[in-house]
Amino acid sequence: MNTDVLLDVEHMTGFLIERSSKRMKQVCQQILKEKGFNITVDQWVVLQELNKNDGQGQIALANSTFKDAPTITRIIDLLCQKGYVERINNPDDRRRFKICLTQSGDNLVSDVGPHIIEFRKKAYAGLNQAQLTNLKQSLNHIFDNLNAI
Amino acid sequence: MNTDVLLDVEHMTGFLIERSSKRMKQVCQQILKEKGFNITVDQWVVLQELNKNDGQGQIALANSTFKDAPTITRIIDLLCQKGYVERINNPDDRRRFKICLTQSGDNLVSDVGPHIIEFRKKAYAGLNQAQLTNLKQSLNHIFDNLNAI
DNA sequence: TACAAATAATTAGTAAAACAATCATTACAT
DNA sequence: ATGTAATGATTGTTTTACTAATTATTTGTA
Repeated sequence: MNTDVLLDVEHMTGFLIERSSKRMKQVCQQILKEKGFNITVDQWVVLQELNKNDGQGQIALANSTFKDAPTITRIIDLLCQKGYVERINNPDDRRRFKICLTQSGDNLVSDVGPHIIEFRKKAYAGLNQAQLTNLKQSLNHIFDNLNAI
Repeated sequence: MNTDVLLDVEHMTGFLIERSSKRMKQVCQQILKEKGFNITVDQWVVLQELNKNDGQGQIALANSTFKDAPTITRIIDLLCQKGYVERINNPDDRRRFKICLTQSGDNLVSDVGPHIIEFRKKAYAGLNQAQLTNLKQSLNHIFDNLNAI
């Protein structure tokens, strides 16, 4: 691994990861807005996770969405205001809430879902299964490296 | 491309891109803090770009760092406060500033640089040149797809 | 039982990102 | 030459990220 690589390819790689990540969020947000959905991409990620696994506590939700606790608190606040989610008291542990989709939230997930599927199709168009697998593996490899630092 | 793929691999891919991007920034920020540098990762990105090409206007700087104009305005404000950068009036076009590294900023880039190289080595350890090239290509492919939406 | 440690969630402060709107200056078009 | 459009930068607002500190509750231990 020579210096050229460090200054060229690898330098770009970090930039390219962040750039694609940002652009995905930008375009996805644009689609949500165009289709008339009054949520952010990060709020969508939380709703989608609740749709897969309803009634999680906030820390579990934070872990599964890779956000931290204060961020989840605020996203839940906003989703509660919008009526898509509610905090249910947990009698077994009064420190903890169960975060649950409301009927309205459940309907929203059903309405938004197809647009997200469509978005993903366009985003990954032209990449074959092997390329997607390699991409995933490399990203996971980098992630694991980082966690070991 | 079947539905399973859309719900599994491709779904994860977007998440994995964002997760690696966030983790890179987190770890890099931690290193900057540990080493006693009083700047954020985003401020570092701007300093590094100025080091490569000093005296750019803010819009050029925004494009080369993939940030928008208001964000650059605020980052430059902070870097000016810290004395690492200055806004030089451009007599040819009084709308425009030349953003220049100060001596202090130049020294900072020299001091931080080696730590960033070291960080990148660790982040990409175990990936060979072909894997890095594939990663780059896939990320660029996705980015291009997104720009066509 | 009582006290300390751990856990779940919240709050506060700063930084960054997105978007829209605004202001000053410059370029262009009649 | 004047008016309009385009450009560079700033400001305002909302959301998210990170850190640190705080509160309430539960767990573990002496």
